[in-house]
Amino acid sequence: MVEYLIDRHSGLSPYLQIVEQTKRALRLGVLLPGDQLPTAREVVEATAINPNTVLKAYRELEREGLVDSRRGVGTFVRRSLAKPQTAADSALRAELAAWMLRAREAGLEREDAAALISDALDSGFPETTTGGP
Amino acid sequence: MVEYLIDRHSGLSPYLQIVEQTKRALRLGVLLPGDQLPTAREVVEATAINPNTVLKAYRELEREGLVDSRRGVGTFVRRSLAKPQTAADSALRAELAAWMLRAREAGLEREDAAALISDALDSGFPETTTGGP
Amino acid sequence: MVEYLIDRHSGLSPYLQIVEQTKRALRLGVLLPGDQLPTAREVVEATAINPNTVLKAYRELEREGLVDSRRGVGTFVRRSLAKPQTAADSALRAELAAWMLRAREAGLEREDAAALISDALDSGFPETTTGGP
Amino acid sequence: MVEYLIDRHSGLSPYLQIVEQTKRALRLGVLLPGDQLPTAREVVEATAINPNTVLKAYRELEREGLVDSRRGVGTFVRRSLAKPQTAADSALRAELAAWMLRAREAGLEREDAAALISDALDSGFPETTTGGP
DNA sequence: GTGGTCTAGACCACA
DNA sequence: GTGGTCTAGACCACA
Repeated sequence: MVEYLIDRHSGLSPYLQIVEQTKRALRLGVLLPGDQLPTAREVVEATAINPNTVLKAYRELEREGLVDSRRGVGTFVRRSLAKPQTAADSALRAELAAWMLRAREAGLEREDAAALISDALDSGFPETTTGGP
Repeated sequence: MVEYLIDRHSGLSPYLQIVEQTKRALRLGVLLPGDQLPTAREVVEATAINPNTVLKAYRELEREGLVDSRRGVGTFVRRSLAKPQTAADSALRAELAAWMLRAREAGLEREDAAALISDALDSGFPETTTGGP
Repeated sequence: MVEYLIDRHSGLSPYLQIVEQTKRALRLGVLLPGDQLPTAREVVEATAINPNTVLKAYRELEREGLVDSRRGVGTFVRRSLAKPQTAADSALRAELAAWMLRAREAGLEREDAAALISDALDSGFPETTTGGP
Repeated sequence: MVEYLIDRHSGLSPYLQIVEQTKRALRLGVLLPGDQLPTAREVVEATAINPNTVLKAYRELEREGLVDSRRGVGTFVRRSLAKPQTAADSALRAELAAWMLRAREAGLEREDAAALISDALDSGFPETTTGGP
């Protein structure tokens, strides 16, 4: 079962945090087709946010075709975003974990590592310009 | 000179994007003490956001002691956040760049790589629970 | 409930006056954890300043970790700054009140007393030079 | 000779800080009729503010009849604001100094003392409401 | 209903 | 010219 962690000071709205965390779980294969997302009630109890906020996030995921909401039943994963190369035992994952260790041993803090990573990500995977209206 | 890239669809408010990008440049050593940030006017020309939004970001950075605003003169970096281990020619950077290459060759997209990275970052550098002081 | 008094001729910006008065109430134990600050609307009605100005002050207090803003709910004190020695029935308070009386009886005006006090405060609690980090 | 201390983060504009500090010196008898204020050039060298800012402060003091500016000569105190009761060897001063000591020994910090003082000052010398337009 | 962000524009302080 | 503050008003996120 996924567990959402809402950071009220991150600057990202709670509903977007739920969307992001769900997509991340889909990409990592933590959530697979048929899996049930936590009910709004469960999320409310775990995170102290408003049920409407959860429902808004689920609606957005449904809009993108990632989940299916069945009234009175629950919300279920419709399709996976996982790729075999990102499996839990993949080499890419192991290498990243090792890098984190080295970064930590070198005395970096989370924010330092995050800065390096963002920079490398932007170089390695340039964002496609979204372009005008 | 730093150049800000504002993504209006990221869910992060423009002023926070400026704050984040500035901090990242400070951590990467791209901005060093004494360097001048672009004036509000320059940012406005480059990004089409409102000058007040830029000033709000700069005020926030000043509040954190990272920059100094001098009326009629400009806004200047007060202290660096760079660490020698994150220098442009550091091993940690080179390793990350290599990882990005392998990820790309393995057929991952930016979002896949980002998901793996977020996961690894959270494992390698667990977020300190905020909670009160 | 705290009541803000805005002096438009003090030279201090309204939002800083709200910040200062709130901190003072926190130090005096007038505001305690869990207490709600007046809503922007209430402050507007009482002081005739703009709601955005109030929100700016509250944001600043939140940034310092002193209050928590919850959308649609209100803004609440997060931690106290009160010390037992400054309680309403403390000796230190009583002595100050007595001093004010004597000053007044000696024919001093508010500004005279304020000048003596600033001078004594600077001698008794030298300001720490700010300087770098 | 008076020495101005400009705090760029106090929220009070530099020219008002000069005005305030000058008046305080006049009330404390540190500046007496005939005394010369530092020249703009001297203040600039000591505080790194713009000469125009100093001149604006001196103009304001002149407007209030406290000093006289003589072109090419300097700015001189015209009348004192000191009262015998606030002399350096007055009982009121000694009592305040003793209070500061006790506050400090009780473990208060400058900001705590300042909060107590502001509160006592407001009770002892209620501000006269300035009233409408 | 309550707070958060942004914009446009005004006015001021400072250099 | 550059930054700082404020206002009025719009629109959104959340409860």
